[in-house]
Amino acid sequence: MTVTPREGARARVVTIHDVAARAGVSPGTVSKAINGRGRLRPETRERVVAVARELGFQPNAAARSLHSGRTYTVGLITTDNIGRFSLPVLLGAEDALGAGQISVFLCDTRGDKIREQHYVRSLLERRIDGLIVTGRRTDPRPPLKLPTPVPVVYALGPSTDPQDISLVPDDAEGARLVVEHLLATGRRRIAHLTGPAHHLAATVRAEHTVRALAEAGAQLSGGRPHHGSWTEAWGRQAALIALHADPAVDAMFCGNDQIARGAADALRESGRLVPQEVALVGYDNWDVMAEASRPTLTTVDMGLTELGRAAALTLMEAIDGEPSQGVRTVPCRLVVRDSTGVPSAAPLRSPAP
Amino acid sequence: MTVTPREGARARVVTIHDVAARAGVSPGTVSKAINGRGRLRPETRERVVAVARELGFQPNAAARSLHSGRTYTVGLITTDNIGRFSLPVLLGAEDALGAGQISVFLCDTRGDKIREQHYVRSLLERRIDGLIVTGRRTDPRPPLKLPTPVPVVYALGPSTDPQDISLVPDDAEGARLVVEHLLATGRRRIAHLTGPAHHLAATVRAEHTVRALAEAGAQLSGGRPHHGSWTEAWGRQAALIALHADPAVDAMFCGNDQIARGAADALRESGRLVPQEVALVGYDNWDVMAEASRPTLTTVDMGLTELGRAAALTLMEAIDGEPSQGVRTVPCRLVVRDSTGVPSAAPLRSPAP
DNA sequence: GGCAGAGAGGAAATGGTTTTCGCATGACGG
DNA sequence: CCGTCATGCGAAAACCATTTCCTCTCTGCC
Repeated sequence: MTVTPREGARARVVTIHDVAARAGVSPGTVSKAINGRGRLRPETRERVVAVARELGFQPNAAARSLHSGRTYTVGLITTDNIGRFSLPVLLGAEDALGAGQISVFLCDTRGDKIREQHYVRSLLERRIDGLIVTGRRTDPRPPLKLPTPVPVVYALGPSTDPQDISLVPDDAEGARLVVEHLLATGRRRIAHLTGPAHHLAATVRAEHTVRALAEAGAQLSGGRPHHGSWTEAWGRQAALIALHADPAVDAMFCGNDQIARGAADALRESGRLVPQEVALVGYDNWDVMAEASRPTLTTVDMGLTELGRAAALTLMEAIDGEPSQGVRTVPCRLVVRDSTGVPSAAPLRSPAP
Repeated sequence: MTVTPREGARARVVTIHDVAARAGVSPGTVSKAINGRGRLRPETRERVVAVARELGFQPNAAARSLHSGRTYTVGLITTDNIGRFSLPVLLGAEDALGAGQISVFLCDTRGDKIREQHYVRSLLERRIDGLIVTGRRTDPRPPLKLPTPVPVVYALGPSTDPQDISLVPDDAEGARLVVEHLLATGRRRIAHLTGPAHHLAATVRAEHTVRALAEAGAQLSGGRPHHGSWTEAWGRQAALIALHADPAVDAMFCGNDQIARGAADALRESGRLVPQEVALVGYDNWDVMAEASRPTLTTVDMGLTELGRAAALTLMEAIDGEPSQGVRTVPCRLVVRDSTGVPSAAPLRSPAP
């Protein structure tokens, strides 16, 4: 038991030498045969490939990268916990990288700077080709401290260093889409219920809501946005506040789907019909909220999966020596459901009579 | 522009030879100095370490693992999408492995067998030390096809092969905990509203609910479990069905938190007080549901993060040559909130008078 | 028949680290 | 003063795949 500690260790894996011996050629020839390089007789090539397959030969990535200098590996660091926002980003990135034969090292720093440094060191020792940094908020973050330069792309939460590459959702456009949609469906007294003012996402969306309304000659119902927390409880409370401040309010644009769902409940319980009397819009397109709400929620999809995918592609470009710079936004889209009273199959503009 | 394609490539990283040259010793000595091995004069050791630090030397993991045969790397494959259930497992695993200096390759097969094989091949080329397989359901799955044997641990969804190691949540115990809690708080007419009968999680929980009730001389309100979908909509509907089938029903045990939340809404809208008239229990302890429900939900926490952590530890043991076998359960716990009428700070048993 | 050229495949170096073995130096005892 | 031993460190092999020469053989042509 203690004598053979590696008893359970797998049998020695087959190397290129094993294949070479079995095929009666040299290791170099095997390499050429498998990678389709060099000048080989077709029959030799086929024979070697057949032997390799028979033996289940799989080239050792470590040996390979030792030679090529590339590992076809990237690190994906989430600075906060992996959560509802970083997960789609992560999946999009993983998807795009996987298609490019690149594997992803997952690192969750849980908001801990020490842990972050630890992961960075570990990733650099592994000679990753690049790094994607994401988080759960859209607020800018200080750039990663890297002892060795390596291509980095920031996704969701941009770097404060303008020299870095960052990809962020287009919250300005999101707010604008919502306001335009509400105005187009005849709403005029629009309230904005949202999260804490110290969250960039809340302030950006609020600002652009106000701006878009101003451009249409309108202004916010209640005069100013209602800041609170990102919860249903606040949504319920804020809806009542908004109703009280302006009993004629005919739309509520909420900073996220939870607030919107809370508002939906509060409105229903106050006897206001959604969408007939009050239209309701959320943000995030979080299906469990948007689909479960009564009525289902019109909301903004930030395109986070697409953002992750774009981050991966940008990173691969940077790895291939075409670095970008600055903050790029990724388009979002409005998902229309029942809470704004437009039949889900119909186009945004009112149907021809 | 086209002439220097690798212009953006990072400067050559410092190797052990660079350190050796700068410190005036051989590479072997540097290795010993850094890894605290071999016989070296303390001053030599310190000098080498100082130079290494000065030059920012980071050992090349590929070269290292080429020699040691270990990569300190494991693969984490999710057979379905990464989702609400596999994510905590993944985080727990990542946490435990990270503490053991092991990095995690993330692979999301999105339920695609082709993709799965592709990932397996890629991971084996990278000579991972082990593999964790997870999914979003607790139903057994066929074992991974591995051309080369490598330690594998199945988490959440067990392998159909009893030779494999699988870790699963203890749904039997979960159901039992709920029934005991409901009985202990004076409920007798307990209905069970749950997901589709072709989901193992639904049937196991239902079976053990029935069994636990039988052991206490009780039986299910309505006579049998109400199977439907895992949604709030079904929860609302099922609650009405259960009320209709047995107007004196005094508790509803739901197969997940969404159903429970739906039931909470339906009960409130039917004028039944929760928990005074009807107690309500969910399953999963999904915070956004359990905390947002009115009242907040008593529910079962499957301990998925702990399950992930345990899977990682089990895998590390297997890698170190102490393989396990069979299906192991991970304990769950009851989280008592307002929907069962026990003050949240109080212990399970009724407080002493 | 001899030579040039092309084609096929082998030998060896490369990459970075670890580890074993052995050499050299210095100290100490006989 | 010489032999022995311990100590400190270097040289080289090993890990595995790739790639660059380089050699050998065969064919074709003069």
